Amino acid sequence: MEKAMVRQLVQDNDRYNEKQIVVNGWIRSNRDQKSFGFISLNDGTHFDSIQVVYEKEFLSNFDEVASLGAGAAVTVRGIFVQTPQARQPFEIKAAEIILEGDSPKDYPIQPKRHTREFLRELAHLRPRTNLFSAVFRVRSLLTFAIHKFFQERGFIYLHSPIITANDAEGAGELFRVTTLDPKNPPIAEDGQVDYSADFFGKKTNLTVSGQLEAEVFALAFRNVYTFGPTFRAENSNTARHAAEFWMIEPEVAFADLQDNMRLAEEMMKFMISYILENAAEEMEFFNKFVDKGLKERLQNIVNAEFERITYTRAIEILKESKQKFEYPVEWGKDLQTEHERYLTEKAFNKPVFVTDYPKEIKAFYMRVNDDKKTAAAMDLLVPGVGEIIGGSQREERAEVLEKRMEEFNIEKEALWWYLDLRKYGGAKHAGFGLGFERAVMYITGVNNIRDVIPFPRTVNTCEF
RNA sequence: UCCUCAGUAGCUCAAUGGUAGAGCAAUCGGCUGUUAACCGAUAGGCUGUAGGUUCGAAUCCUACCUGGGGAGCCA
Repeated sequence: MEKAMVRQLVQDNDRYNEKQIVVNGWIRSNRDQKSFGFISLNDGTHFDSIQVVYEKEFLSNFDEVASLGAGAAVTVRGIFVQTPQARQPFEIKAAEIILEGDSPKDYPIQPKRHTREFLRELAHLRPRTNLFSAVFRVRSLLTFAIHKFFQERGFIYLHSPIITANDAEGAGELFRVTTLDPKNPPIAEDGQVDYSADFFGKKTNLTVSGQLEAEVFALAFRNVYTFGPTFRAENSNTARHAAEFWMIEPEVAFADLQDNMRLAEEMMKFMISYILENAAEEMEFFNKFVDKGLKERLQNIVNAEFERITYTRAIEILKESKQKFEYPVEWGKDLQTEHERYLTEKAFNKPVFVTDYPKEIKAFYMRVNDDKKTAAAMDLLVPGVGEIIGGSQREERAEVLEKRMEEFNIEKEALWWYLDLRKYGGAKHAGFGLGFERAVMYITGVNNIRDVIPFPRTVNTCEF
């Protein structure tokens, strides 16, 4: 007798036809009648559940089985049969059903629609629902797709540090990492906490970006990427911010902003294609219940050219739009969410790269353009999610970089190694950061970041 | 952090100043192919918390708590 997973039964159902098999799983629903009943059994290996038919005639514990509710774990032995005339493609005619673990009647997941807010409070049970089963399978596949994309192109995967002393990046509020006693920290002569007595002998925090370290590796391996957790202690309360999230940060030596955008576009298209191909059931589900038109939209994106406009052109488009914006449109000011949404959703209705922002509103490491007014930055905006990628060509000229650091009040001493990259064999290079969760949101149509992270961490929330 | 909306049965929602209700889930019963099964019955409530207004508050007012949406910050 063969133990089978539903995934195998789906992929290879001819081989199993009329064979006796054993499956394990959890009951999604149980519909019993006088002398027979049906169980929808999900074993976690496949999005769809499998139907188990049981009859009083063949089951000694029929009454027990008939009384089982949603959530119970069972082992089923029986014959696998194809049922092409029925609504389900195949089913198992049970010869034996063994209860592995009962699920009492207060099991909160019912065979009905639940709100995402309710399920968020049940992060330990929500993976057993259709929606989250689909989301987290896609999340896993997308992780693989990203590695596949970069590995096939010879990129080196670099584990940038999670604990860092680097607080000069200006990418947000930091989570302090310390072993000092918060009630009784050592005090230095100046009356401040003496971090030289801390574990690392200096102030340390969780990383907000692996970019600076990625630059180090890019100037040794040429093509590299990081893919790991990132932490921001911002008091952000939105559907697209979390305190702990994952980021992909490719960095390429001898590349300019154009190369950077080409890579970003290629990567996005690869990710989307991979999921459309390898998560057909899940994408069908999202298309039907989460975001009608999702599949068509994604398919169009794979085939379309991403729009590329400069910041200056974006300002012109916004001004010409005659649209009423809450925030004024003016060259020199950063684009607001409403502006970005207009550009990607109304003006072009597809992903849009916006490049060459005024250098004052962008980070110190972004390369200053020849006009001396703008920096070689690029943001990728996508409909529904907004900014999904932020990147730039890096400033490789030591003297320009140092001047920029002075303007931004950044301690040069702490980043001596970063400056060394320009001193020894400096080369032009470029890279970007992709918010992994935002990519999952974009591809699944799920519009809250808390629903694409297994156990989301946000302000005031760290249950589970 | 700011703006805004909402907290009523396990879940999703009604009840707009005058006796708190439905569907689903649960429990019991019926049903020989169901598939968000169906049909009948039963049970289920200090209306987020604390004050206040009123003869009377789920409903009006104040504060707090929790959650949603939007904004800022960003990925």
